[in-house]
Formats: sequence, structure tokens, C-alpha cells
Amino acid sequence: MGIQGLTKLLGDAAPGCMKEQKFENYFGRKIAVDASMHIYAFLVVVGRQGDQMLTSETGEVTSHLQGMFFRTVRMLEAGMKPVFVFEGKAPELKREELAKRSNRREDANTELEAAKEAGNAEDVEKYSKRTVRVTREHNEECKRLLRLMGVPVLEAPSEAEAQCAQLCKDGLVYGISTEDMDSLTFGTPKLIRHLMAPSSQKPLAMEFDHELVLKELELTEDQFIDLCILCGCDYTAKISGIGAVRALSLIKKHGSIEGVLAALDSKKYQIPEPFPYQEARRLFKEPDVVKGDQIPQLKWTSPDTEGLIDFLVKEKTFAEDRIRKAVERINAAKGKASQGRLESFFGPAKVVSSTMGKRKEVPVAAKGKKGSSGAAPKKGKLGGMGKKK
DNA sequence: TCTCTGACATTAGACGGG
DNA sequence: CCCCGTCC
DNA sequence: ACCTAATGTCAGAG
Repeated sequence: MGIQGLTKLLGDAAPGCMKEQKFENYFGRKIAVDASMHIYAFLVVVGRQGDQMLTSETGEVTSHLQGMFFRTVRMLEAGMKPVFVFEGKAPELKREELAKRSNRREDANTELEAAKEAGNAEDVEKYSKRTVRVTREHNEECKRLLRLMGVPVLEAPSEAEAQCAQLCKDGLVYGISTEDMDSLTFGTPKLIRHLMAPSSQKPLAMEFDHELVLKELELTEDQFIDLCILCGCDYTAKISGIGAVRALSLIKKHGSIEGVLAALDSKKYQIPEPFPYQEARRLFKEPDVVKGDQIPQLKWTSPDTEGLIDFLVKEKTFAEDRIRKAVERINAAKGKASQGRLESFFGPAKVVSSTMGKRKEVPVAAKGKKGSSGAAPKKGKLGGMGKKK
């Protein structure tokens, strides 16, 4: 569920923490991605007709592979270096939330049966989407695919978003690409939304800067975490009647959840029972993650063409020429990337730190503010000037 | 009147030929 | 460039 | 057996 109403709150109360970015700005950058969210979306939408999905000859679902493969190709082609992080064990506090989701799936299942019975195609599609579940198998197949593509895969001990945030804190990636605002609560220095949105029509990528969030809201990091808990997170129930706006003003006035609780009119506002906000706080502040030297080295290598053919074509019935063409695209992009690396000028190598020679991903020095919007779209990549203001 | 919350519903990819 | 059928 | 989330709409309380 993320943090309820946080995006809107930041837009209203901390507009300076978000900045639109052009797609090209991510050339050469390392980006962490939460894999499970992508897999879920692919299963819901890729190749779906009614309750049918893409499948191999033997009837196994392949929608997640189709989606993951081509999206990753797009990222690599754009010069990005993605690292995919897979979900580990959910924290105990999330159990309740997960149980709710599971129940909703079951309801959808009965609705689905009814719709099939009635021959209502529209409802069959609607409810079958809601029954989607990411299995261990889906995850394992995606890991195998990514490794064959030469893209690093990381297994999180627990929450993937927390692990992504840690990668960014440790300077191993520039930012994390996600739609989930939880990542900011976990303290990622940089969060990127809409990164993979298609060039036309959709909004530009939007970067959220953690430091600026705190600055604009005039909160400490601890207070920001408390704010997020009050807004509504996966770990505790909400106080009915307190949404994002009131939560912010309460935290500002009283400094912490303890302060807020002490001052709240208990007749007007019911505190949920139990309300393990301290535990939730700990999960955000010190989540179960691998950090620093413990993180395996992230390596981006050339795709294993024949391995991909064996997997996708021989096992999963993909069209061989499509796969070969896509691998070509990757190789072409890699050539360009190693040739024209800006990074060799501005890049990571410069930063000397105490972290045992680990490389740091550093933001490219700020270019002119927003001066030349006519910066020669070389290949007409961005067709229309999005009707920006 | 206006702001805010909460419940409920909806949406969610990418390619390539025409 | 957009639309829409297809990907497996 | 097991892990996704945001956004939009609207009624009604304060």
C-alpha cells in the first residue's frame, strides 16, 4: 500500500523536492529496481486476453518473461545499468496487510468463477487480473533471465524497497526506479518515478530528493518516518480521521508520534489497538538489509546470446529472430556506452572514500538549469514536445 | 464554504506493420 | 505519427 | 504457500 497520500502531500507541501528529468539524463547511470512489482504488473497485463496469458508450448505462463526481457532491453539500450532486487521474507508486522491482500484475491476468485459461469467476458478479464499472484517460480525464472542478459540480481533479506534504498545510500546506484513511495521512508537519497514511461504522452521522469524532502517539510528524518506511519503504511493501522495533511501539522506541532498521541483528543480520535508504531519506526529506520562490504559486487556483462536462445526459444517458445534482434540492440548500446562515456570525465572513479575502494555513483555536475530545451533530440526520440507549461 | 478523510473502483507492457 | 493486432 | 502499488471519484463530516 505504500504511504497513503504521500505523493500528493509532497506535491503540495514540498514541491521543491521533486524535479522532472529527461530520459536521456539516465545514460550511464546505475539504477536499482524492485523486481517483484514489475513481475506483478507484467502478469496482470502482458499478452492478456480475457483470462488467457502468454504461454509456452507446454502451457507455462511467459508473460513475466516477455515483459521483463523487453523492458530490460529498453533500459540497457538507454544506457542504464539496472540492478534488480528481489523480495525476501516479509516482516512480521506486514502479515496482517498481506492476509488482507490474500483475502481479496480469494474473493476475486469466486467472482471470477461466477463471471465464467455467466459468460461475462468483461468480468472474467477484470477478476482474473485480481487473482494474479507472483510465485517463487516466476521470480526464479526472471532471475535466470536477467543473469543471462548480463544484469546483476540481488536477493534482499526482507523488503526489496529497503534494500534498494540501501544500495543508493551506499552510493552503489544513482537512484532507485519505483512507483512505491515507501522507498523514501526507507531513506533512499533519490527516488525516480515514471522512469520507463513511454516517450510520448506520459509524464517525464520525476525525481524525489530525500534531503530536499526533509528540508522543505522542515522535518528531521525521524520525524519524516513518524509522519509516514501516521499517514498510513503497511505496518500499522491508521488513526481514523488523521490523513496526510493533519499528520504533517501534528508532527510539526508535537515533534513525534509520542507527542502527537499525548496531545490528541482521545474522544475524537481512536488510537488503533494495537498500535506498534515503535516497531514500524524501527523497520523503516533499521530494516533488514545487506549493506556496505556485505553487498556482492554488481557486475554488468555482455548478454549470453546462446543461453538466452536456449532458455527463451527452446524452453519457452519465443521467436528466435526477435530475441536475436533484441540482443543486437543491447550489444549496439553497450558499444556506444563504452565509447562515449561521460562517466570517464565526471564519473565515479574520482571519489575517494573509506569504503574500501568501492565505487561511488555520483550525480553529474549540474548543467545549466533549464536553459536550452532545444538541445537537439538527435534521433527524434522524443517526438512531441510534451505539452509542458 | 472549504478542507480533509475514507471507501470504493480502476489501472497497471512492448513491438511492429499498416 | 497513431492505431491496433500480436507477442507466447 | 509464498511478495506489487498508485490514482481517481465522490459523499459526508467537521
